[in-house]
Amino acid sequence: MAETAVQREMTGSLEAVFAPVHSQTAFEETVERLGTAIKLGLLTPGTRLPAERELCARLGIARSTLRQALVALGQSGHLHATRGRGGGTFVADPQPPAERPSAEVLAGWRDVCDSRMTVEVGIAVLAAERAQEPMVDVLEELVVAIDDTLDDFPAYRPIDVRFHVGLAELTGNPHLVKLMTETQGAMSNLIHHIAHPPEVLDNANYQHRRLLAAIRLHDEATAARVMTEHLRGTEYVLAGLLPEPKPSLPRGP
Amino acid sequence: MAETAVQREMTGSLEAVFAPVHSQTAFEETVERLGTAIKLGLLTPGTRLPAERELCARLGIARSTLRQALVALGQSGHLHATRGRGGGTFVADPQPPAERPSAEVLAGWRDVCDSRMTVEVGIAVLAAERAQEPMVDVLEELVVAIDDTLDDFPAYRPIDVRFHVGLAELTGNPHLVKLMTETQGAMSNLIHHIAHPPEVLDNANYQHRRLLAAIRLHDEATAARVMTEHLRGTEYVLAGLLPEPKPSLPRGP
DNA sequence: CCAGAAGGACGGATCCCTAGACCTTTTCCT
DNA sequence: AGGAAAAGGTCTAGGGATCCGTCCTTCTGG
Repeated sequence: MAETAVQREMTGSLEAVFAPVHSQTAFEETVERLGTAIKLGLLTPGTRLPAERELCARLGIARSTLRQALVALGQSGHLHATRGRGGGTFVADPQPPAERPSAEVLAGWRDVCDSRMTVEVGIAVLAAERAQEPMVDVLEELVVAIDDTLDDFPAYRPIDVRFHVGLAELTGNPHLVKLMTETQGAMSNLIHHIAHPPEVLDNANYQHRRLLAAIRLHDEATAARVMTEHLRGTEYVLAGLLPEPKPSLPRGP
Repeated sequence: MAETAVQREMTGSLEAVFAPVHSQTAFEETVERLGTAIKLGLLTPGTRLPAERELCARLGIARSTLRQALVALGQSGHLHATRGRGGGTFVADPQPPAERPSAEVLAGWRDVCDSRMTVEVGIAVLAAERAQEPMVDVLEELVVAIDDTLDDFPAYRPIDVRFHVGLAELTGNPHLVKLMTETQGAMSNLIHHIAHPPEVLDNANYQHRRLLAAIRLHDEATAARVMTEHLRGTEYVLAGLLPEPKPSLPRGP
């Protein structure tokens, strides 16, 4: 009797166990890591990357593999290299326009939003639990900086990303920082292609302030609520602009 | 001035961008996927795996690669194969004893707990938001089943895992199910090596019930709070039994 | 003006993975 | 009883990614 429930429950998650395994090559992962950092603005346009011989050592890959990745990012216009002493590989300035979201990304935008909701809410709670004043102050400065960019989304977005990644840094956990970075990367294609009127950004930044206030008070419940509200804003906009991809799966109210 | 804050904030997360890239081979990922599913009890002892020729197709890898993984899991005692018609590859019964956590795992146990806290709290909130009655009923049955295993941790743990994975399934998001499974897998080595007196398990299951009650009411705040409390129990036990690994990083109260 | 520091290019060795054919064992069905 | 079928076990040839080392080319700072 109880056994049947256990058995029934099992069947669902087993499909995931036997799902296709997509082993990412070193080349692919490098392109993705550097590409994401650039697109998110973590690597500012004009920045010089470490020299190839040093970078491949840091990444733990062969120089030829690294070069493949750099060439790929060069051809897509995100990097450019200059030869000779004093040269190097630089983040292109200006950056190429964001590519249109692929069909797959578009089809899975709800799942991406769900993942973001999970990660960001979880991190907000943890950050509220253990945030320390000085580090919150740094985020406060970011919020102030954002105030000057409300009518210029390309300027707004990188600081917004840094705010959210900084939130993860409040937890003191490198793994969570990485998770947040990946999450932001997954969102970026979508976010770049929706409208961002100043009033919306202003409200979003207001929520940033409320979030920091809750975190300062170690008020985890409020932090979670504000973050939920904050992200829901994006979801509503996306829901209005994008088609509903999965009418099959039932969802709550 | 604002620019300085932006710049300062950047330096931290940039180290992660240039961190070593560890491309997992298909063989490694297969061993990990199947091994985790077995260790978590998602694949019950005695279960027969799909035939090699079918399984490698499902996993999208060559048969020889799959065999490498199966042989490895066979040598570690998690699988055993019988030849001939009606034969196959079976999950060993009984399973070999859980391996002792490696030094690295032990050193990073706090980070693992943090990740779990983030993922589980985030998922609990999302589940509370959109859970549907019938699916919650299934989890309720699991809780009832757990009541019979409070004095037998090897029996308790697999159902507990299924409860937590089932929570992720409430969100209707396959990606979150995968994330939860990986999270449980990361915890399993640690969890198997701490004491689990019946009173503790009884209390844990009481928290399961309270969690489901909150989810039924779509009470996200309570769900988050109960889940935090639930996981903190494990952390306290671990903190008492394991050495403090990172005195360098400051942490909140 | 030259030494040094950077990107750019090449070739061989190695490892992982794929694809397919074939062998061996066992059992079910006729 | 015997053969077909279904399963794991073995082998080989080949391709592709990666690594390592070496050398070339282009600049610039001293």
